[in-house]
Amino acid sequence: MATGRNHRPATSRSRGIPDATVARLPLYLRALTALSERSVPTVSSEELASAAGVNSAKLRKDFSYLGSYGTRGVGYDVEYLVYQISRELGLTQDWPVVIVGIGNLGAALANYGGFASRGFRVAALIDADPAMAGKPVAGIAVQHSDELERVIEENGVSIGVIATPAASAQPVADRLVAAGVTSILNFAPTVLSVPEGVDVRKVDLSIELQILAFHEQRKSGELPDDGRAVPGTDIGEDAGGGVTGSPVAPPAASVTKRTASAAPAATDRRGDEPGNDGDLPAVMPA
Amino acid sequence: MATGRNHRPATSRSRGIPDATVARLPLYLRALTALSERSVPTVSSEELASAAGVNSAKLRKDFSYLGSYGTRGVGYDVEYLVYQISRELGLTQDWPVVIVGIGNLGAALANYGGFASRGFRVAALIDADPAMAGKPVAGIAVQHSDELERVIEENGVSIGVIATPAASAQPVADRLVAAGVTSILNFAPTVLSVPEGVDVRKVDLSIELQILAFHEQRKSGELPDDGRAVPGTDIGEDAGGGVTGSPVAPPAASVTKRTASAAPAATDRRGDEPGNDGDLPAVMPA
DNA sequence: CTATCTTTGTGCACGCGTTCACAAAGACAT
DNA sequence: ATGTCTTTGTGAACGCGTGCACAAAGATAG
Repeated sequence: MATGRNHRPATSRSRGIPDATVARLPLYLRALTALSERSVPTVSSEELASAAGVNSAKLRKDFSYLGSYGTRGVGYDVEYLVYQISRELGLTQDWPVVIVGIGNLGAALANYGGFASRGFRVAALIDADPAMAGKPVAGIAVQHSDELERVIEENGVSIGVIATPAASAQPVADRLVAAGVTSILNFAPTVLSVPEGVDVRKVDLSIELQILAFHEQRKSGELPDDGRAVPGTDIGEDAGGGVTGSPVAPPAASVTKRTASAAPAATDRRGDEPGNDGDLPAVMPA
Repeated sequence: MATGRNHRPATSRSRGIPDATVARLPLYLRALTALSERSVPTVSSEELASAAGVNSAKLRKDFSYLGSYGTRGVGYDVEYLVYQISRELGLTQDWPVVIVGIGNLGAALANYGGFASRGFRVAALIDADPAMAGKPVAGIAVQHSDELERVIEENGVSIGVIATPAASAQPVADRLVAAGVTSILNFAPTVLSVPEGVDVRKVDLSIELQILAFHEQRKSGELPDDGRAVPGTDIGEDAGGGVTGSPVAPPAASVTKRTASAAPAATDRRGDEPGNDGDLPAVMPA
């Protein structure tokens, strides 16, 4: 998963569709599209729910926000539902998208086929590196950052994708917004601050992995002891660690007055320059 | 956001840390790491919260689940908190990870630096294409799928990343699980079914973009009319559609008996082979 | 030692989301 | 036309997450 929403004061749902439901509509749409391709005429809420990996009651309630599109005793008409959900999501219109930061990730995104098939169209690829300019990626010539504003205006772009290093993300976001973009998908590991009315969604692999690690640790049963409860046996693992040697050593629990010089964290980082840690998007451009 | 959680019966939090809190810990950790590198000794909940992009009350409540690590009137000791959160997330130990599917995305992931600096280590890159075998990606030689089980066993891998096309995702997941993997990060646009006790997290760019499109549509105020209210003027847009011509035509609302031959969806898909629509991960491998 | 000031930790209330369970609606058979 | 059977749509209860607001805790000055 990408990671949660961002900003936007909870009272966001314009007409009444809950955010949680909106987030599931693409899931339903995907499942329905698959059924459509297999020429299945109708599905029950039960079948569709299991295909989408959700609870059938939840699915029915979700659909109830869109209207009564089902037929009792039969189920839902696949084609009709595909259309209704597409329309509700705004996928029946063309969405020109600009991708900023054509590194490894940006290139991967540009190549993504699911883009076009869902109403999205890559209007331009932008990179700050002059050496990239003109290079074709996914059949589209990369343009220099200078062209950003012009491209946005000419194509009426309202959705931008940021795949730059963290340091560039905020400036890029500012320029996108200034040029008229009102929705941003951010792959850089930074908190973007944007004016009211601009939507930001964040995707961060690093966070997803850390969440997995948390649950993994719990499963192995061996959650490290409380850190303060057993002051004598704490460091055991960390001290000897070679490759396993972990980034952080346990500082003293007592707080008052401890200057940075005493900070053990400075000794970690196996070879990365400090400051470069989260500097690149989860999926890093070259 | 990558997309929500998956499976796992809500009563998951082992000792008492809410899932929502766990999902935010990496955010705090990133902000704290940045402070640590700037040698800032302490932060208030207010400062840290704004750096992480959350509410300060929420942050304090989150930390309260970990214990009382703050000092009233002063704030939190940065180094100590970095350690505590790292430990809680399980980042003080080494997590060997295997990446399956070395396309565009898989390669981008392998290159990601934030991996290693957080306790994750790429143990192996696996691809089904024999031509890939031996090729170095990010300094690691790609291995053929046949090696999957051996690699997992030898390295004690418990976390797997799937970056294959959708069709391969489930078989790969099955093999991962059978070999001992208990946490999976899935980039393929499919619902994976896994046995109890295996965690799956999903990242799907396509879904994120669709959610953005929804809000974007709402902002433009022009939400298309109700779709059933105007039965006469329905097809208008779709029939003539060129590039903008949308994937779905509005089928009749009446349900009963409509065979697949009448299904308009077969006429869409601008050039994609049917079935290839969501076939690749959000960020597609070559 | 006392007073003041800052900041944490948390009790409480509210709202959103999920789930259950069932009545209503329609299909289908007789 | 009537009855049965399937499946939807939703009212209601519950639980989690969020945010407010404040008391308790400690630092700091006098």
